[in-house]
Amino acid sequence: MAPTRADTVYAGLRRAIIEQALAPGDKLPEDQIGRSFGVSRTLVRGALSRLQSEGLVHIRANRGAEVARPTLAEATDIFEMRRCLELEATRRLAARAGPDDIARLEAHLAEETASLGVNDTRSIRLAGEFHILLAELAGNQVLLGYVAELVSRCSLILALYGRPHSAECGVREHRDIIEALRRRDGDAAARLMQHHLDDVAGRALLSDPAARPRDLGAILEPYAG
Amino acid sequence: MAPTRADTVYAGLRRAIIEQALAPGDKLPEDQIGRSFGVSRTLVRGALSRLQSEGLVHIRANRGAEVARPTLAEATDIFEMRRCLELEATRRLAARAGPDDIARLEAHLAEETASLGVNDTRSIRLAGEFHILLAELAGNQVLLGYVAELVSRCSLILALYGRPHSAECGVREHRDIIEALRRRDGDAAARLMQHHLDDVAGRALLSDPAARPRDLGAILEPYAG
DNA sequence: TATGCCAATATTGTATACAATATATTGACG
DNA sequence: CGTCAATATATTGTATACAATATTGGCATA
Repeated sequence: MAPTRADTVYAGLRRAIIEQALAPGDKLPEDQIGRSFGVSRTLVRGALSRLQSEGLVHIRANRGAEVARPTLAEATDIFEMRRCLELEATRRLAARAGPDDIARLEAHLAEETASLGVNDTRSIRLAGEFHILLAELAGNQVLLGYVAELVSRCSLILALYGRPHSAECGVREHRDIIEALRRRDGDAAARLMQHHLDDVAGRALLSDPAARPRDLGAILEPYAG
Repeated sequence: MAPTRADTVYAGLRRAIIEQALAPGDKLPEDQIGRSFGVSRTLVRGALSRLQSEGLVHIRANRGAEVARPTLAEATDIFEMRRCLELEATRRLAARAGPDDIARLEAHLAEETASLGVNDTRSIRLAGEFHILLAELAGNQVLLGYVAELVSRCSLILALYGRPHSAECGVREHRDIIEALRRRDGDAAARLMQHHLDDVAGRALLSDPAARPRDLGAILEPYAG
């Protein structure tokens, strides 16, 4: 089941958005993206359409696609649902976590720690992926899909309204959550997760969305592989 | 913002699946569907791709699309999440429901009641839409989207594993839920909703998935408008 | 009759062409 | 100097063409 070229475009754009190489509001012209990835507009359209259904891209008829710019109301809804679903995941996992689950979480935490001052982009990505891993271990595929989607959309919101990233803050809290899960203490884990998510949401404070011109080709170059 | 023709195809296929005119496993060849709707394969592909991302259609590379056939494990996950999210919606609505909300629910209930022996397809659709309306009134767009998706996917599951529909059963329970919401009694409403959903899930019992040949053109004809 | 291989057919994967719509530019006029 | 209209350009909307892959049917062989 080799990933098709359409998947490559989809995944590349998705990463570029999540890692904030592409900022909310950036235009995404089909032919330009097609040139970057070496595919035709047909495939680009498909990728953009998928991204729209995940809420990462906004498409207006006859006016093209751009990286989604969630309103404050949408941002609120997204954070609310993220909290709801991640608490569900945390409780489920607390009720079923085995030693191998804990081991996977700790391995991930080690990666997070290792990347801390070294590679900022990687830090940001790993911090998000911790939450996705947790949802995966909770054992419900649908829950996993929704959490993954909401975590992605939160990157957008932080890019729009958040302070510049200080990725470090999360790691300690992640460790505490793992500890509670190891003790199978669902209430404690849920409480810690709730505080952690409130922290993240709290960083959603207005900063000026400085609009500088952007060279799409250069931005996408590292994602086109 | 006139709905484009791609949307027409998407919506038509979606309805055909949800109303069980198209059964799980039915093949969905692009050119045939294109002929039914009077559009090219390009637009059909887009629609199928969107339906896949909602879990209603399954696409395999070079082998085409078919109506999704959720496994029993997937069905379990879907029902679990549906319960989780609908309970959330019910509690939220109980905390905020105003007279106009109640009025809209009751208007819907009246439609459900009116269609009871008259039009089976319509009955099934309205029963599902009650849950979607409730989620809409809960006031979170993301929650609404997820509930709508899960309700759709449950139609698939009932088509696969469920007994033949007896739509009537739901209406009484819907009325009780509205009553609890009117009293702003969140606990009672959530409890009633939980029982109601357990009923629905309980109908997911094995029946033989009789595979008869199906005339795709005839099935789609009423949806192609 | 059963089985495996090869051609024939059908279906999807992708690019490109042309039409329709939106955006930008230019120039005239107040 | 600013505003509006007309045109030119760019971008999306859709269909079609051709290539690549899967499926089907027939034929030879055991």
